[in-house]
Amino acid sequence: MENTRKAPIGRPRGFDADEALERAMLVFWEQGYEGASLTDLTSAMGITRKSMYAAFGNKEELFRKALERYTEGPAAYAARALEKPSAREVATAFLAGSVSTTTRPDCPAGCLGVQGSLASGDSGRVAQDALIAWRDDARARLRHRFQRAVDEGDLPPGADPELLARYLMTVANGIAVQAAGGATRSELQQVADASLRNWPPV
Amino acid sequence: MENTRKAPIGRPRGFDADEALERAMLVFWEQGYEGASLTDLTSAMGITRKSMYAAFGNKEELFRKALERYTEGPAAYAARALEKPSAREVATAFLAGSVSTTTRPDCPAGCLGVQGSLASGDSGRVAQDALIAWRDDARARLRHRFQRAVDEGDLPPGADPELLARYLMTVANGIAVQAAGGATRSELQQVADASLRNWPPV
DNA sequence: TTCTTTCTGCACCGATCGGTATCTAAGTCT
DNA sequence: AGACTTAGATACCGATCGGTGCAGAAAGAA
Repeated sequence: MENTRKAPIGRPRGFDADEALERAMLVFWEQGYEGASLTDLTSAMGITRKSMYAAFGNKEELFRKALERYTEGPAAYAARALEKPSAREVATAFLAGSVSTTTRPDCPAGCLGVQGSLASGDSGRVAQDALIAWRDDARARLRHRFQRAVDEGDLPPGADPELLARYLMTVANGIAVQAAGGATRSELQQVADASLRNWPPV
Repeated sequence: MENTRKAPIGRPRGFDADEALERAMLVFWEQGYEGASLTDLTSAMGITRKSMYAAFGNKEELFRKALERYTEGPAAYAARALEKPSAREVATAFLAGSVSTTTRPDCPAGCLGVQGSLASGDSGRVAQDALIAWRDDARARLRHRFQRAVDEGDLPPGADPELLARYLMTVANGIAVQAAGGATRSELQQVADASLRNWPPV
C-alpha cells in the first residue's frame, strides 16, 4: 500500500482539468469528433496541445472522457428516468429529458451521443463505434427496466420491452436530430407527448 | 436559338458523369461530408481530382449534386408517399420508405440527409446547412399534405398538421440514427408500426 | 540551496487536406 | 491537315491535420 495521495511530485498543473474537459465536451457536442480540431479544442480549453496530451492522452481519449462527462452531466436525465417508479413515468421522463437537454439555450443544440459521430472517415471510426456502443447501452438499460416492469405487472404481459426500448430511443434520437436542425423546446415537447399517446396499456 | 445540342466541342469526357455522381453519393452517405476526402471520392468515382473539379465544380457542389441525386433516387419514397390518397397512407408509406431506404443491404446504413453532416467544423458548415434545409423542406411538404387532408376532411378538424409532420420527421430521423447503429429492417419496421398506432383519428 | 519532476510555450514533424498548374492525348470543327 | 478545345495524368500548392521534441520555468522534496 503506497502513500501516493497528496504527494504529486513535480510542478502541479496550472489549469482545472475538470473545467477543461467540460469545455472540450462542448466543442465535441457542437462540432462533432471530426469537426473538432485540436486547435479548436485546446483554444476552448485554454491550454496548449502539449498540456492536453499530457492530461488526457490523445484526441480519442479526450473524446471518450468528454463522452463520460456528458453521460454524467447533460445526459444524466437518462439514469434518473430509469429510476422512476412506473414504466410510463420512465418513458415520459426519458423523452422530457431528451427534449430539454437537446434544446438548452446555454449548450449546443442536439445530442453529443448522436451528432458526435454518426458517419465518418477512417480517422473518426473509433468515435463512431464508441457512440454506437453508447446508444446501445442506453437502449439496453431501457429494455431491462421495461422487462422489470413486465415482471412486476407494471406493463401488460403482452408488452415487448425490446420494442418499447427501441421505440423510445428512436424518438429520442429523432428529437436530437430535430433539435440540431433548430426545432424549439416546445415543438419537441409536443412531439414527445404525441409519441407517448399510445403507450401501453394503450 | 443556338444549335448547341450534340456539338460538345473538344475531347468528350471518358467517364459517365451520372455513375460517377452515384458513387460519390454513396461515399458521402457512408462517411459524411467531412469524413469523405477528395481522395476517397475520386477513387470511388474512378476519375482524377481534375476531372471531378471540371465536371462538378468543387467538393461542396459535388455534395449538393449528390444530395439531389439522393433525393431523386434512394429518398424518392418521400415524394411517392406524399401522393398517397389518405393521410394515414402517407404516414405509413413515409415511414416504411424510411425504414427500407436506411436498411438497404446494398447501400450504406442510415440516411444521407441525417448523417451527411449533423455537426461539423467550419469547413462543413455549408453542407450542414444544406441538410438542415433539406430536412425542413421534407417536413414542410408533409405539413402541406396534412393541411390538405384536414381541409378535405381526411383528418379530423382538430388535427395539427404542423405537429403531425414534425412527429413523422422525428420518427424517421430516429429510424435513420438507429439504422446507422446497426438496427435491422424488421426491428425498425416494428418501431414504425408502433409509432403510427395512435395516428389520428386515434 | 540543490535536485528532481512536471508543466508550459514554441517550433516543428510527416501526412493529408481541398484545390491547381502543366503537359500530353484525344476528340470535333473548319 | 491543322486549329481548337477539353479530358486525363502527374506533380505540386499553401494550409491544416494530429501529434512531438526541446528548452525553460515552476514547484515540492531533500
